Amino acid sequence: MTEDTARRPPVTRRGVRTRQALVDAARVIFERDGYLDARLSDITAEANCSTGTFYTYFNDKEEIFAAVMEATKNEMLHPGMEHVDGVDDPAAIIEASNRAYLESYRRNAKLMQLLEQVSNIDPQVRELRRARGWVFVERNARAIKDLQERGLADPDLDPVMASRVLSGMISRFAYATFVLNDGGDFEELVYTATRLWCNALRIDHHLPGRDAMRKK
Amino acid sequence: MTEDTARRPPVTRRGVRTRQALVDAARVIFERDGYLDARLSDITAEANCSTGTFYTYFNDKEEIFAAVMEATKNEMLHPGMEHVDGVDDPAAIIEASNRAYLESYRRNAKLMQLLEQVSNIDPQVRELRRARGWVFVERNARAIKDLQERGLADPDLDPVMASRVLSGMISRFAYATFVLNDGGDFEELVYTATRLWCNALRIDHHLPGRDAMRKK
Amino acid sequence: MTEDTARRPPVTRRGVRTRQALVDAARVIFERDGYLDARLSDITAEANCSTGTFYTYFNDKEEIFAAVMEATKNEMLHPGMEHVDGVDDPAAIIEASNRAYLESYRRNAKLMQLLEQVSNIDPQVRELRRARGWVFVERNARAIKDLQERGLADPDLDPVMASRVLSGMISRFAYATFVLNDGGDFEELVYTATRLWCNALRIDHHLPGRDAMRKK
Amino acid sequence: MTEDTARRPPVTRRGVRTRQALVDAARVIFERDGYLDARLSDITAEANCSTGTFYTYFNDKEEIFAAVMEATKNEMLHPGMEHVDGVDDPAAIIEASNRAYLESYRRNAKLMQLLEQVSNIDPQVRELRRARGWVFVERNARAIKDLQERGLADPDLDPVMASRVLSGMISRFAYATFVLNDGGDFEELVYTATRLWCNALRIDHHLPGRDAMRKK
DNA sequence: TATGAATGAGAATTCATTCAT
DNA sequence: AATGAATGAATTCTCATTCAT
Repeated sequence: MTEDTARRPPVTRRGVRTRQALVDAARVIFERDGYLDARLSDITAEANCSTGTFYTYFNDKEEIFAAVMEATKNEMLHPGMEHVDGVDDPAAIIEASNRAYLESYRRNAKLMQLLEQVSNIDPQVRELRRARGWVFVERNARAIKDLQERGLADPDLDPVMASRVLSGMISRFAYATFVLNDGGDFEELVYTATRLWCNALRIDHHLPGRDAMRKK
Repeated sequence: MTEDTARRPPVTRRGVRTRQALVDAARVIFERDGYLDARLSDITAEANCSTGTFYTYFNDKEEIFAAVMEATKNEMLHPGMEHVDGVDDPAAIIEASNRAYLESYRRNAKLMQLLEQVSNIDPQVRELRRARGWVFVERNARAIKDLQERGLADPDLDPVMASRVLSGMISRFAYATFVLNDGGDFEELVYTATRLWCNALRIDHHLPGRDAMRKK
Repeated sequence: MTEDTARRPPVTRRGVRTRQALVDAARVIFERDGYLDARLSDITAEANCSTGTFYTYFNDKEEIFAAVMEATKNEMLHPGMEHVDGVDDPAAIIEASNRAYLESYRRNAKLMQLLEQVSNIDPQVRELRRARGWVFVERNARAIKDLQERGLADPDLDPVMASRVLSGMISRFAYATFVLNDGGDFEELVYTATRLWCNALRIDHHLPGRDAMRKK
Repeated sequence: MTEDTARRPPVTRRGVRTRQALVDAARVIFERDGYLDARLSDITAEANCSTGTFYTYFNDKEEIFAAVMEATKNEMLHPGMEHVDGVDDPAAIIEASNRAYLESYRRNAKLMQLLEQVSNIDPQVRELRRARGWVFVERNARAIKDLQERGLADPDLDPVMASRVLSGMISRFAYATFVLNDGGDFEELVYTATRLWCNALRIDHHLPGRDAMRKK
């Protein structure tokens, strides 16, 4: 569906190398100049190949952007609220999850900003972002449902709806903090996000006070 | 310093009229075509003036976009968590506040989408959006602090930090719903937002269950 | 002939003042930005009047440039090789003449540069420059003829031709020195110009050597 | 540093051909319309290529003008006062030198006029002209010094300063004659220039009278 | 596969000049 | 006389995409 006119993948070893060089170069240029100001000629220059070569592997800027996103998928697939081996305290799991998410966001801030930018321009990328977000939402929804069933969370909340709101809350917070540079001490960010998340679900936690948390 | 070539505001009635026509036209075109696809010539055509006239008042697209945003400031400065006459139930105030915010967002969805899009393109607009966000954040932070002092909200939260998270939560929620069309029944949205907000602050509410809310 | 469509001169006192303000402003702007980059709107802004007012007094940029040149005529009409009261030594007269010319050029370097620039653009100004040069050439030609008749200068030179060459020599030298900034000590410039001029005419001078001249 | 966006020179034969076609076309258009009235689109039309191709090799009009000047460097680097094989009469050498210079100037009058015009507009070209002028000045300064050392020229002149004045004299004379069309018989021009130059340096010449010279 | 030159549609922008007030 | 807003013709410049080698 999205690969209608896509160039066939490279078959020779040299082809693989060239394509990879283009994708790497594109990431550099996109992060440096943003999606709109990135010129294909900048990308090919960075990749040390000619402009014509670009079209051997990609049809246009959107397509190479998709390739960059595909290549960085692993860096971006944020950890969700999942089981942590040997830990069963819901609050601790949530905290670990939030910390992992925020750390990952911070590490990939440039890329996240790019994703945000392009998803406001290209519907296909918007779809990509939504799909990625949804993975996160669903994982958290399952966790919430589980807590509800175990009587540990507010049963009056629709798990999916609550997850959408809370997942969005964290991602928006991360965006404001690491892309818009709203700032704040990292541990405090984790603490606040976690406490609000737990409170929101009415998790019967025995959270320590702020000061105790901070000492960690 | 940044206003090198800034056009001066009109002094005659005619000038005021023309400038306003341009701003109005720009809003129409921006909402119709998006920021990137809007051509200045479309704007001047819509405003029934020559292309040259555009430059009497603005230097470029960014500048007229800023003017559009300025002109719609009142529509966009969302109501926050403030006192509602004769009501002292915190949960009711929060609900009213959220409802007002979401309604306002829904009404101006196109404009909000634009703001979102352009703030990922133009640093000046990014700053504008951030500033507007902070108005909201600070107002809510004051309300949270007040509730804490009255012993009605979780005292272990930093008011500003908590407000950043929760304000972001609502705005992200509104964006997903009204811009990305994630859907959902409006009353349910208000209910969920409010419940999560109250829970998050550990407000000692006596909220009715979901079904009761829905009947409203 | 040149005043075909010229605006009528101002009659009221206010008109005189405004026109003068425009001419003064034009000189400032022309000297600052050069003829080509000077915008009429810059001139009117500098003169504290509206753009429309410009056309009350001038038809276009060329016309106000002519007015600037007219206004500075006195500063620019360079002294020539004329009688100096009580002095009859031809070499001394030539030296005084060259010194006066070079000083005048140095003082008005900006204006001379402008005249040079515009005369390469506007034929009318080219004519003006030629006419001004010619005044200088003729005055010097008369002086040369006089010296020849008195047996003090090389009789094998055509006075007008020699004057053209020598007058041009000084003006070109002044241009290179004060506009192109070729530099050099002022007294040395005067000395060299004078000595060459005298030599060229084979004036039977008793010129002191370089070092003696320099001590002056 | 100043070559931010400088286009790189062509590497293929085709590229060389196209670039050359553009430079040739530019010379035609510049000579026909003058620098200011020359439109890039005229140049590309004359070169039979698209407007975009222009930017493959040049950034703007100034740059292609510089390329035209570079390409005509050999035609323009005027012969100076140098040794003429088998001739040792200084006056004869000076005459040959002046004749060569004036002939070269006459041949390239259009180009010289352009150089004059543009150097009053573009500082880079001004620098270029100055540099070219200095080549001439220095060569003549060396010749003057040589004559002084051999006791054949006025020792009280600084060679460089005298050369500046005299070289400027010839170039100004040529400009007036061939660009401003001040007229005059060519042999008479050569005669006058030579006689004045020799006189100015007090070269002990045995120049024939004017009429004798003219018969050549 | 790779190259790099050629293309050209399309939009922004300037500013002298006019003109109604 | 003065004002200042409106005009629009005219050019430059960009860069994704094609294509011959």
